[in-house]
Amino acid sequence: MTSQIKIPPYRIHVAIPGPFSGPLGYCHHSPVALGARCLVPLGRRSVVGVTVAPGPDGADYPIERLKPIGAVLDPGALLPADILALAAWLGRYYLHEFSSGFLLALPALLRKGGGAELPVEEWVTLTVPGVAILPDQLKRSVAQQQLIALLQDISTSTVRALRERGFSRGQLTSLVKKDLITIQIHQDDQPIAPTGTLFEPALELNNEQQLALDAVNREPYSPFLLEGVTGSGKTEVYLQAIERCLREGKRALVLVPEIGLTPQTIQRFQSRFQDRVVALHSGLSDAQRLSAWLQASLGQAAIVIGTRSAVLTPLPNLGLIVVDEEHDLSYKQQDSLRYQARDVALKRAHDAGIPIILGTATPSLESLHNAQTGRFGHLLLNHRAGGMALPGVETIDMRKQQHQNGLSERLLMRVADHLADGNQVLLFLNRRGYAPSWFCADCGWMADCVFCDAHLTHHRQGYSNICHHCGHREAPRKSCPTCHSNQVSAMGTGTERAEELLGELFPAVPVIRFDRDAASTRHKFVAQLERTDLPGPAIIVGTQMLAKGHHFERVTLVGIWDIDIGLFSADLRARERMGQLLTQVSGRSGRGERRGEVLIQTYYPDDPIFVPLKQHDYRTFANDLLAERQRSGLPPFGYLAVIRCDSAFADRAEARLQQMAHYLLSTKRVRVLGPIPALLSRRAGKHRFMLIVQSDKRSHLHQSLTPLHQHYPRDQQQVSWHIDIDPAELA
DNA sequence: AGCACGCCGACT
DNA sequence: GTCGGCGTGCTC
Repeated sequence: MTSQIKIPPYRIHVAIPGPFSGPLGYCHHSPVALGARCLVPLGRRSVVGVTVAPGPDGADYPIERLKPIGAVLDPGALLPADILALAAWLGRYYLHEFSSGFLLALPALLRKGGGAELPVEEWVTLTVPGVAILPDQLKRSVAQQQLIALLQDISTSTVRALRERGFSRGQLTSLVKKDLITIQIHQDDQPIAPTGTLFEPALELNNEQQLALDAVNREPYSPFLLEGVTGSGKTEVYLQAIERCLREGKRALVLVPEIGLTPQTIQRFQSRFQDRVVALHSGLSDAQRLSAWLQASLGQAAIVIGTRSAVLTPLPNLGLIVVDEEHDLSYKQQDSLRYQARDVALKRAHDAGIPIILGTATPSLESLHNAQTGRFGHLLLNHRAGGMALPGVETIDMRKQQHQNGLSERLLMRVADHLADGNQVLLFLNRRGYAPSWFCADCGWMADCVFCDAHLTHHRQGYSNICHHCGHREAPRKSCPTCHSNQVSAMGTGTERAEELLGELFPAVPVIRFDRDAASTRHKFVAQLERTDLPGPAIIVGTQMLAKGHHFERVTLVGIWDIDIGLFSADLRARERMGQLLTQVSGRSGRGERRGEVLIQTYYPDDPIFVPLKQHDYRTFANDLLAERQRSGLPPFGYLAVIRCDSAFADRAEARLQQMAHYLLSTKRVRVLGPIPALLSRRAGKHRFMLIVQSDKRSHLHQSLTPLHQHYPRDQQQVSWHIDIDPAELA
């Protein structure tokens, strides 16, 4: 008689974090729901995975070799079927490890195995007057002002969370007495049906807006490009489309660029809808993010408004997706899983059979092409609210100008003029730091990064020279290491120097700087934004951070300090981006009574790029670029992938790509360019090369690339590499 | 990704 | 004689 070991009979596939191309099989003594997290043994450790499918069957994997699940963490499906399918698609499409889509779909605390229940909490919510009040109307109490401002930013919070931030129960009670907030004990995790009830009435739409709104129907999958000039009221169309969606009892997902999700944006939604709005952005703590995610997935939130990664938020009965500023590059993740959230949103809308609106003043070439070939509905908003005229756009020929640190006489005079009228001026300079180089005037030596093929940027703040590619910093040399001259100093102008210079030229006017240093956190960014709300003239100076979505109502002059780098960059999308940037930045001017003015400083005023832009004809500009793309088989007329490879040893990185190039060519389905050195050929001590892979058929690209991971392990002989599908840049 | 195994240089 | 360096390989 043989003793039998009881093997749990139920087989389940689990997505496991790690470099696996598919799920791993486990067994369990009872059936497990799909989309539940579980703790499973892997080697000698225990990891959190997500159940994704039944199986494997006995032929693939004998049951003796299946280990039993340690513990099932969720009683049911934490991730619903639509999200499971989308997550699996994500890993496959972007040729990444199988689990990455599932990990992306879960907030950090849940990835680590934390509880997925909303705690029993006292919830603090703003009342109708609380949403509307300006914090400084509460003159007597600074703490209460801060509390209201905070709640207007994050919508709802809990008494516990607010007390952790240093507010007292007494302060909360006073606000309850003033009818500005309510405190309710919620313990149920029941869904709340959307109603579409409004706090404030919707604005009246003009003809174009009404046409656009009426076009967005309830049909199965219908994508729209909503192309509207700045100030034409795209947001109002979103709001009313969402209102219709909520009235049908369905929920809405709104994606916005990383920098665009300011308190004002969230507030605009919250002050319109009585239904719960939750925000998902990088400024939240893990606990806040979990809470927002759970409210969304339990069906307690009617509207989720979030950045890139919010595209995978579970939402029961999703009825509409909006992608605002669809051209924005922050929708493309630039590391690990290199997904494009706008495209994932399209896939999600397609699978769910719901409408999706892509809104922008400057469509990506992909979206414009889709609209022009009829794959997307094309909705146009050509009129600015209040009939505001578009700004006058003019180039300044820098070859003929006197200038001080790159600021021409002409631009300086116009700045002085607009400031004298009490207006705000916006100056765009795409270089952060004090000066882009540290330079010897006698022999031409420049301070270079030891680890990268790049010059160091001089920063006055902290007085150091910093590499913007690897973060290396060193003390600026007082004398030249080559010729021992002491004529060594900062050369060129960055935002920090621009701020200093403008402060000297206009001592009475505040200079508000926006770049990664002055607005490094969401908090600092919002603080700078608030400074721009103060009355009186002001100079706003900054990098492309300024071009993203935020409207400065009182700006009448936009000056482009330096844009010539964008004219000659080797990158595929450099000109497209520059056209978008100029159009977006131009749209920031002239919203008051005064017609706006845009001045572009350039050494190349005859470049054809300026012609359509001066005439506010982004479409012609974009169509010119599309024609070029068609001639060269580039997206959207062909499909691209980039394989990037780096190593401390240049020859190894290049050789690895050479092997891959041979393999890819042997599939006879793709064209291959390279290996070629990356634009930044050495970064953080690693030599970098790339391979550009092109095909006229998307499926051919995937068929050729999919086997690469098996043939060429990822980190071997000090060479690492990755695939980037639909790359945002060829660098 | 972790974590072990394994095969070579400088320490008690 | 061992401690530990990180190259290589495996995890249902």
